[in-house]
Amino acid sequence: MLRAAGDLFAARGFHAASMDEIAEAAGISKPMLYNYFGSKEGLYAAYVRSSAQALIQRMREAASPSAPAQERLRAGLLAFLTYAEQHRAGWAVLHNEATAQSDPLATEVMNLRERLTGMLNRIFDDDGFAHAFAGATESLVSWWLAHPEHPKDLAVGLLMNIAESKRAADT
Amino acid sequence: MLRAAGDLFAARGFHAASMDEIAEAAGISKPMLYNYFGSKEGLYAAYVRSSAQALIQRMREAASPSAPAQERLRAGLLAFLTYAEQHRAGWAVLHNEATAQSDPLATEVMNLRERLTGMLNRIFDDDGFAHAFAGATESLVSWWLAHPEHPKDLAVGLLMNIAESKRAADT
DNA sequence: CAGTAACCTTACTCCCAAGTAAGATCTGGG
DNA sequence: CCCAGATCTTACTTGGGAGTAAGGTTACTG
Repeated sequence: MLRAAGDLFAARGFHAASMDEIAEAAGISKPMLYNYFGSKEGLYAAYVRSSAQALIQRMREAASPSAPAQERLRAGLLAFLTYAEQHRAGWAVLHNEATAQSDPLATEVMNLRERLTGMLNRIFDDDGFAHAFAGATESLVSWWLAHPEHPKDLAVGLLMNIAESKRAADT
Repeated sequence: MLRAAGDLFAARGFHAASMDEIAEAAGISKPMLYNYFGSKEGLYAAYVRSSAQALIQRMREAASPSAPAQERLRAGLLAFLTYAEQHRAGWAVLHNEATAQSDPLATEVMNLRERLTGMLNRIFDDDGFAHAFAGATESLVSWWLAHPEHPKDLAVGLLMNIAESKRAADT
């Protein structure tokens, strides 16, 4: 049900995806969607929230707290790419609507973004760099999904190099 | 006229900005917009095209072809930040709608993106890195616009460091 | 001063999609 | 077997905004 919604949000964007379509794709009737989610925005929020939740959890699980910072970052990035690979719709929605600040939709995605940059901030202790790094990661993931011939490790390695540049610059 | 449209596209997004609003903001009547641009998409395309045009031109002018690659990159980045600073609406539209691939709108923005990553590709000779770097730049610009207390040079320097990491990794 | 053409506006039509009212169907308890 | 309540559907209403038809206004020419 959320999956049907997600697929259409990803394919068409929030506005262009109609509730009729979503209902049909979910094998259900429209009033049911309203019954469960209250409104189109409610549905969207529920979907974004669950996707974000899943993404964060994957990253958390991947990085064992005892490992050195560098390894935790690598594991987190790997989990990130893997999630994007396996849930393209979820990733597309999170990424696409991530920047557009159409007020009611924005807050949900903002939350995710803050949690992610928060994690990066704890590593890098530099808010600007954290945002730049997050942007680099997101763009690279989009590019990598469109160019599957490049191995995942290469992409992760590239990002690790960028992270390394920060440490080099700090000394 | 394009400026009124741009302000509203930036503030509300493509869908939520109505032609009535734009016409009123431009001090003109709606049929005039249709007379000049044919459709809402036409107007949008015209605006995006002119913004992209302006941005690219600034970057071109900034980087003298004779300077060493590193200086040209720095000058280009500086021009980029300056443009974003002075034309927030234009930048917001380019950045926000940059990822959302709502078919008819996408192509215009795609063009810009390709030209930019093309420039980066010529410098770095690595498509993946070029995309990552572009993403880092865009995100950093958004962050920097929201945190004006950080000087422009610092942001540019941060990106130059990232660029440097690429050269270091290549050796 | 008329006629004409470029230019612009008011005042619509029409469609699409969000949201809903009213009733059908299915389930379990007496 | 019948009733109550949850669950779901068909079939609307409604609003907003893209696009347009028809007519007004200005400016220029004989």
